[in-house]
Amino acid sequence: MITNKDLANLMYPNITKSPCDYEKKYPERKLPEGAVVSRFAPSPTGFVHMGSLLTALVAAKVPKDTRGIFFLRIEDTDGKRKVENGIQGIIDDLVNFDIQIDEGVVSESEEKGKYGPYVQTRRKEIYDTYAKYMIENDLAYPCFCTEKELENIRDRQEKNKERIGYYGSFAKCRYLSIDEAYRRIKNGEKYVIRLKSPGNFNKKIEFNDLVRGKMVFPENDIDVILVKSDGIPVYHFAHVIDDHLMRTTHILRGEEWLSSTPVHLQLFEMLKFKAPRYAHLGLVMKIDEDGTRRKLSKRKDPEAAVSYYHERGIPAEAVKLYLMTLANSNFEEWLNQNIDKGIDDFTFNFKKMSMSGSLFDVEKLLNISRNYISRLSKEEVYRGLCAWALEFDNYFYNLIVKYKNYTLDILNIEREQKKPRKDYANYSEIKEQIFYMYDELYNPSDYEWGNISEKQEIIHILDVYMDNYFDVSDKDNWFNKIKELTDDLGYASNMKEYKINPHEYKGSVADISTVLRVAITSKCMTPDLYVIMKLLGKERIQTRLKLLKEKLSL
RNA sequence: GGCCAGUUGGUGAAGUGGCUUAACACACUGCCCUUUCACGGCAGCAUUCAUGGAUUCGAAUUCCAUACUGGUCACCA
Repeated sequence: MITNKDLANLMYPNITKSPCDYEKKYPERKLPEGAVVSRFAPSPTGFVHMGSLLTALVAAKVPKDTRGIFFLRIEDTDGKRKVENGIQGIIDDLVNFDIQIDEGVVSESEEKGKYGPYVQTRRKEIYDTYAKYMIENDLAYPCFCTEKELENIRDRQEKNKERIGYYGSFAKCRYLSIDEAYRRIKNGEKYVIRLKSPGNFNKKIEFNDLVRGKMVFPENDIDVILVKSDGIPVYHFAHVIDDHLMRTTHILRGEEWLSSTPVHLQLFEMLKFKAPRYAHLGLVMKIDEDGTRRKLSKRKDPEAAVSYYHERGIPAEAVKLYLMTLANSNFEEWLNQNIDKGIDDFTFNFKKMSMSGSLFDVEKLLNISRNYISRLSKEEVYRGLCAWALEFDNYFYNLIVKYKNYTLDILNIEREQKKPRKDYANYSEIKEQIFYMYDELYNPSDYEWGNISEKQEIIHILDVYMDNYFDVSDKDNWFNKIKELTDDLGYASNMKEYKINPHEYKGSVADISTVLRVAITSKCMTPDLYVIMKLLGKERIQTRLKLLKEKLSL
């Protein structure tokens, strides 16, 4: 007489441990009351997706608020998905966004923490042990159905408009005798292990989702696959075992998992594990060309990869601020009232999470970034700029290192005031905005002339200016001189008067200033000209004016 | 198709029966400030909360139906 135990031994001859051993090895964590243990559990497909980053951010934030534990687990049970250096890519992204882990994977080969291994393919013996236990206790069974057979079942169900899946009378291997199963395995037939689901589709299962509230689903009655024919578990099985053994209290994941939660809850119960709390987060969406919403996709949307923002020099903190505004609807208002504080000072609340997926709005992100950078000190901007340039623009990096103090002064233009300028939304666009401050980068071919664009008039104005080069040691004094010059040239120095009677003048002091501005920087839109001239210095300005005059005279 | 969820301006959203003639923020538009730009200030931008019914003195808020959108139904996670 062959028993389930014999079958289990045949399937797992080398497994001698029992679930008890693991229960002992991974005891309940000793943490303060209310502490949350959560995790980020991506599969190593190359890079972290914006939606995953949002999940990771929240999963890291909640333990921080509750003095709990946040860990990183790699879910690499699908060999086909694996990508070279995938683990490192994830770690790099987390480091770039300054999301710190208490436990888990820290490099391709290293881990920290007592509840590991934290890479699923390193946990095979654990899964084997539990799979064996489930066979022994008649909670699971081997299934020999081929892909073809499964397809046929499916076709039949579709044709008859029946519910799709391996359940009830469709689950034919469920009713195989132990003897037959034993014999077929002994013969070397391929098989998967399926859950012997005790569920009844007509009964309901309830659970409380942290963001969605009370959820009611039909019980799961599908004999889902637990272990693939290569002996590796599928997500459902690995999730339940891992998060139980790692003593995770809160599962934060994307909405796409919501409908498989009944399977997971069923597994937790069958294995006599205490079920964790679930929070299913709304997906991050994007509008397609045809106007429909869809999940932001790694393959189609370059802006889905978090590395995109790193490369563009958008400060990690700004990206996180933006994601927090998506994650908690009251965050933005809170931040505006507590402008000197950061994410760490804010208490996250599941109830303030949006249930529906939010559209990813790059404009808004850029705006948040612009505001964020405007609040930084010149040193902080300089540091961020250096870090970015070192990685992505070496020439510029060398330049700003060579002229460190000068660059600091440039970055400080109209910064240390109540309402600082908001010129930069990211580090990668700083160079194109201040290039004219560096002779090494200044080689203009286009001058953006304004109202005054006649060569003769420009030359005339520059001549008069150069003859009377005005001292820039005092701003009011300097500008008054400019006004005098304006009057002498027949332009209006008083803007109000000019606006009332524009026809009485050749132009205004604005036009004169523009000529000067363009002559010095080649741009008609710059920050305060006085500060720029002061920083550039008399010599450099005179050289530039002379050069321009020669060019115009040709 | 089955199951589940969602639906408030161009966008993120506040809102849980009267305080809503629907907050706040982004975007947009106009004006003001101003030597340019940026900043800033002011004003405008949903007579209406997917649609239709019901409950109520009163509904964006409760109930029912319909529509639409999204998710899921793999030896993927």
